[in-house]
Amino acid sequence: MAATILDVADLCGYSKATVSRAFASPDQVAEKTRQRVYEAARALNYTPDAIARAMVRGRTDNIGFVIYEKQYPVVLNPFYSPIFESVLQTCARKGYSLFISSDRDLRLPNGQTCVKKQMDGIILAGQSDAQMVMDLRRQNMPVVVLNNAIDVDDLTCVTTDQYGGALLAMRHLTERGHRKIAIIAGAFSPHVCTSRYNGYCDALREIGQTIDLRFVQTIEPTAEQATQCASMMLSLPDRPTAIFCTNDTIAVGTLKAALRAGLRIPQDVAIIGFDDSEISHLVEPELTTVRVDKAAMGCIAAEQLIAQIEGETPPKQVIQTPVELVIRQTT
Amino acid sequence: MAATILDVADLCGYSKATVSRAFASPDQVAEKTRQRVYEAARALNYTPDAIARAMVRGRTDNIGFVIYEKQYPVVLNPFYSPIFESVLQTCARKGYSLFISSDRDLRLPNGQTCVKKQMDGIILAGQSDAQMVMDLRRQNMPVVVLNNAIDVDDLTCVTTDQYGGALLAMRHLTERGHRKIAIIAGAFSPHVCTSRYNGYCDALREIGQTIDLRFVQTIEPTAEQATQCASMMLSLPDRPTAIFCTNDTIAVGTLKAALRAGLRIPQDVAIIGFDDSEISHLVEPELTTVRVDKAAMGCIAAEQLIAQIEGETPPKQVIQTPVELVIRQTT
DNA sequence: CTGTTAGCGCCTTCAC
DNA sequence: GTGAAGGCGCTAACAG
Repeated sequence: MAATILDVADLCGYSKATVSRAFASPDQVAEKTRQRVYEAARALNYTPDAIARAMVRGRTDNIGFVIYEKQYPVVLNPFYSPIFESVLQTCARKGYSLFISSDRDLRLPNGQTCVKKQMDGIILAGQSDAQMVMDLRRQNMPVVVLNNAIDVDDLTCVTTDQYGGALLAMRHLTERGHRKIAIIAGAFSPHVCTSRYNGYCDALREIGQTIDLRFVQTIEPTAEQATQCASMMLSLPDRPTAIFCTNDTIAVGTLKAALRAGLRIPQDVAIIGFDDSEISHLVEPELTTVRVDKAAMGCIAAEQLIAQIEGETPPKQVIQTPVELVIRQTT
Repeated sequence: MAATILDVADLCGYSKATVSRAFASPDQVAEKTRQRVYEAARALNYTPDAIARAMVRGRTDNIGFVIYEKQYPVVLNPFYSPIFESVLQTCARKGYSLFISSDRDLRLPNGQTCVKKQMDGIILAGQSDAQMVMDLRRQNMPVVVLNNAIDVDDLTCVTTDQYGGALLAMRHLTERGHRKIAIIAGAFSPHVCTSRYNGYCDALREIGQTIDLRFVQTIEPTAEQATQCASMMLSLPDRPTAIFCTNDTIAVGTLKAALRAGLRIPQDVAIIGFDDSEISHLVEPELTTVRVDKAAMGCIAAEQLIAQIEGETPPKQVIQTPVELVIRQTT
């Protein structure tokens, strides 16, 4: 049986209140007393019980990072993992710990959304529905939505300039004279997909180019799928001279296809990615891509959430981090 | 103020015990009753308080994944992230949630190791010291060590066949006739470093080759460092004909250096990696490497820990997952 | 199947 | 600077 605060109090001769203070607010306790308490605690292997503490304080100092279960696993996802890491850092800096769970953890047997877990607030990453957000809100659970934009009152959403990024990528291509530009789009959440696709279309429209549907493909965002898809496109008699890939994993798969087809890059085909994931500068030639400030996204989301937890009422807002073109060797 | 179990009990006319059961063990409650309880709960936006629940049950159903703070961030680490993912999956399957924290979360103001957080057990990943393990154990906190081997009684460590893998890689190279084989070793934890280096040395010894210290380099395991280091080696007049890299990130960096130097792979230099990370089949040519069963490592660690949490006493053991050579295009 | 009762271990007033 | 007492919200016996 683990020692409790009472055992320590008995051993050191002080009251449990003093023992409690010695750990929770050391400066409210006389130096000498504190030492005695610690000594007794050490002798008994006593450690404050975090649960009991959370119970009485009404706070856990934990934050939940929740992702849709069906979504490509976060930690393995080259886009989400840096965001997650940034959230982690920010939380640590502010004294919070991070919980990682899927939306499954948020369902009760009666189907209601609820927090079965011990957290003071939630970052809802990727796909997520308004219903869940509202359920959470109704239970006074602070929420911030990440990489998605949901239309709910007083909700803060943190995303990036999806549309602007796509436009940036496409204009870069059209400015270099490309006309036959294909898009290989990953089947992401609607928010991401449509914004990026709109950028593609609008850029084409700007140069008076109509959309050739043979050049528009949607795939599961894996390198393998991309390689396969790109191989087909590149073997068309009038193949595209440039391919806009809606993330870097797809771009890498496309790059493989081009390399295997013996094409020169960028002379024969230009390839542009999106996200500026780690992989983009690991491949050779290195990928031109649109940089998304993943660190900022994570940091902002965490800070916004913590502000809410600590009492602020958020306005309804969509925070978009800016994007930037990174020109490397594939365009 | 959030509704409590009592409010629900009052509203639906049952006792709080029944309300509690309706959520915690629905099958012990009559269908009709359950419905009424849920209805009242919904009306009040009631949700069981996870903290209070954990307090009285003496369990949180949470597991902590703890990493050394100075360690290269887990989620971004191509080796740890699949392990982490596997732990996550296994935990989810068994009804546990995962907490991610650094060793900093485990220190009290008095310097003692302790669990400030709400968890039933801990997976200590990567570098970790015996002292911390013992402190944790003394507090009845189940621990499993991952990717490390520590000499403590009744402690389960999960790692992989580091030495065997290195031997496998090296023999593959020597069997193909290589004699001048370099090693670019990442500065990992001693456990990993020494085992892999021993494999290198022993394989060289097998063919009667002495170790040429110009061909032995230790670096921070980034692609950039590796590229730089490999460039130097490859510009030696009597450059190595093969390079054993102690992980895939290093191998990728080395590959870049070789490609840029205009060398043909594997004819001019063979490159072999370690881990079989995602990246290994994303680069072109694809990397020959030693596959480490990261999924198994994560799964075993989680299962071992959960067994302990649920009452089993572990033997002192080091579980090594087997490795396997994956021959691709760089050898 | 449902109700009663007794804490879980701690923090936080409020006194002294 | 320290002590006494109350209660956080829930579950787990034990009855009925």
